[in-house]
Amino acid sequence: MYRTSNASAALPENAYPQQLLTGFAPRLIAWQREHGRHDLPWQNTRDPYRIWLSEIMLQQTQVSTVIPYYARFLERFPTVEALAAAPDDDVMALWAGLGYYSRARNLHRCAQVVAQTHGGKFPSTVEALAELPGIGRSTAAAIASFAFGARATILDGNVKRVLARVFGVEGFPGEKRVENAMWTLAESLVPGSTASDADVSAYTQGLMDLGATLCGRGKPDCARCPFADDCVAKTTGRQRELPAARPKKTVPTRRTWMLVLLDGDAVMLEKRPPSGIWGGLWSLPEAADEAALAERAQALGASRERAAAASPLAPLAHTFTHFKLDIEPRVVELQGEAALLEANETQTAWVPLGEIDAYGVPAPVRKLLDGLRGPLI
DNA sequence: GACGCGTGGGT
DNA sequence: TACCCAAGCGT
Repeated sequence: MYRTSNASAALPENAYPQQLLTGFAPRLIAWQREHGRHDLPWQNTRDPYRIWLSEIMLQQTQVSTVIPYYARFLERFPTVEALAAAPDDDVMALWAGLGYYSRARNLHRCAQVVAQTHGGKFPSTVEALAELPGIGRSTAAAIASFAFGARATILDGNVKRVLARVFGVEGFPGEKRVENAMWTLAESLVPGSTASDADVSAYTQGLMDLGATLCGRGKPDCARCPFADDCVAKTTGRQRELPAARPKKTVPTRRTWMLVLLDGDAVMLEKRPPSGIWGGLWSLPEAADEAALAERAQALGASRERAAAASPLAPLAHTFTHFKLDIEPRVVELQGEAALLEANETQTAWVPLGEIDAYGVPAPVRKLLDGLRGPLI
């Protein structure tokens, strides 16, 4: 369904040397077998569940970051059925800190769909996989090729960088026109019907490995690259210009006041709405300024005096992809009068500081609360 | 088609 | 420091 035979006018397939096109897969496979990565935790298995779990976690996330999360998830949820049966909050708590939380919600929904409507078995085609929540075109191809030997191409950041350099693809890969051309090119490079399932896996892994190890953004190690002799970037000295950089955009700064409402060793958390920043996570009550924060503290049980005397903690700066957030934490301590007077739809919970791990809490909030455990209490 | 969506590592 | 952006997807 994704294969389009009409070559982009900007990037006709015959613009590339036929020898490079046909030789690409076998050379990459040979290189991967000799020099690629073979011992990552999600390799050496054809279990679609494990492969799927790793691929979702690896979306926009580096390998070293994923490894401990992957281990914890597998231990807690060894099967897709176990994951499907888990409460939302348990899934979010295990995902907390990994970012892009819609991935966790889609992961959970996907597990439920697979468990309930596919009999616990992941579908084996790219098309069927891509209909599941959180699985797009590239992730579907990764799962299908690793688990089922499907001849389908991924197109992630690694592949875009490799293709841009080796084939000299111009333009920013985030631009739709350029990305479409890269899909077409990538599809044309997939090994043919003579390739075994193991070849297909090595090919897909090789695309990732080449981009992640030799052909990184900073200083590509062209001396070890199997495509150095043919690489447009290498032969023209344009490694630094390809792929074209993302157009710069200035990120706005937002400021928020967070209420650290304590009663004994417990802090009050509230559950954020399912969409938007930190969707579905548990976080501190927020307000737009100092006065609004005091009002919230009162609404949640603090006296006027205590609310007005909220004590500041060190401001916390947090950087998102698309904006910066300056957090102004304010502490209000109750004395056994913990109450929830604020009448609204928000779920709230009093959580002992030592049990924060059981809740899905955003990374900067977690950092803030961890800092409270020693000194103040 | 452009934008919203986290966090940490690299330079 | 202040960028850049990583095994992308959903809307």
